[in-house]
Amino acid sequence: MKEKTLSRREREKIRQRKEMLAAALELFSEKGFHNVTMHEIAERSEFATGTLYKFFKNKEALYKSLLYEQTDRFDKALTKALEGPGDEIEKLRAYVEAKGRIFSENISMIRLYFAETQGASFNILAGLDAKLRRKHDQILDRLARVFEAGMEKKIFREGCDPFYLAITLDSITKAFLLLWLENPDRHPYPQDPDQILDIILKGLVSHPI
Amino acid sequence: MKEKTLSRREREKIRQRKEMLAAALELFSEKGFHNVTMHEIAERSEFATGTLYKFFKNKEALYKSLLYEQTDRFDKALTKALEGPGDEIEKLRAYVEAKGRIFSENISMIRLYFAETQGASFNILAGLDAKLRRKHDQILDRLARVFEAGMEKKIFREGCDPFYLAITLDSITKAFLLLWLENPDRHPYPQDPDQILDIILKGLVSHPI
DNA sequence: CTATTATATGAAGCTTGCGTCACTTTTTAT
DNA sequence: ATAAAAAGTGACGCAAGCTTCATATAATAG
Repeated sequence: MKEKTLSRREREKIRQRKEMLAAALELFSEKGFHNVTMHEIAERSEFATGTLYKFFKNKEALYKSLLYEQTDRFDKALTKALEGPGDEIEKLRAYVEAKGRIFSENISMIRLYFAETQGASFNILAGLDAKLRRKHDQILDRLARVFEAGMEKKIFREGCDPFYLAITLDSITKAFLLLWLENPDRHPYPQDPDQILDIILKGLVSHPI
Repeated sequence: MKEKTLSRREREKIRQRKEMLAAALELFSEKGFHNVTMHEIAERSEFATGTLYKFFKNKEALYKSLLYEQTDRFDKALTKALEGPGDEIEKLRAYVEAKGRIFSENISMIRLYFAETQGASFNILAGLDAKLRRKHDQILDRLARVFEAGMEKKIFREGCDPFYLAITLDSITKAFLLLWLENPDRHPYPQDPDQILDIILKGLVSHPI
């Protein structure tokens, strides 16, 4: 798959690029696109501003690269969780668990990812939004199909739109992650996925009408 | 409550201020804080830039005023819904319904409100976030108390943290509103609040274990 | 070791946009 | 009607920050 015949120089460049993106990730996730200067990214990554421009056409391109590469990793991990073994409930558990695990390991990415995949970002860069959104929509579709399959197998009751259930689970997990981000001690992301899943799996009303 | 003895001039000033804020709201909600210039706001509101500065100390102050005044309205309306008559399920219905109605009437506010009350905004302005968040937290607390009361009355089953249920309902309604914002025809915000509420009220599993 | 090429640098140029202020217009008071 | 005060204007000063490029440094080849 990957070329193994990389020169010393080429490997070095990849490493440098990574360091630049790492510094940028930290800064962007702390302060957002507009409140970070190229000079800051240069300083934190210990390069000169000019060097940044050898790797990225401009600030926008740097931000795009960062976002594409990071979201790709997350989207792949979430998709994989939904395609794992087990029945539909197991798949949902895997999804909730994977989401918690991935983001816990990449805290600084949480805000950036959610800002761009949800509506709150104001099209910082034209077109970016749409592209990332499309990928996120694929995950929502996959999630919806899990709910659908569960209904066909009579694991889940009918009557809810599978897509809306997907939106729901997506937004709940997001809410829990943001809560955890704000106050990790008081509101940890649940170790047990069922703490989240039960909210939609078990009904809240004691005596269904 | 309100002074009725306002001079022609004073009333005129209030009207002008409103027009400035209205223009700013449109622009900010379209493009976000950083992508809107004072010149644009001046143009759209048909004043000179200098005049804006007679009303607001600077761009930041303008944005703050806008946000405070708008969120105040929404927070009051949501609180009122939760304090209305009826049992706990009725209160939740009122909340879901009010949220849909208010935002439908103020589309351009949706993004701005959610961007600031949820974590996705990157502290555009220091301190603003915290102040708005605190007010939003009060709504979450109120919502949590409704769930709690419902449990005490045995309307709801025990076993879920009321606060987390509040977070859940808040995030689901938000998700539906954003969905509707993106594609009003395909995904209208439900007329019937139960379409949203049933997701957490009725369990999804057909045969509870 | 020297020449050549590739890479890194950061000071400076240039653009953008915030906020000011000298001036004009309107309103109010006499 | 006239003067004084208040309000409105928009061109411009100035600062911030993106990007460039002449120069310095390092790597590679001969």
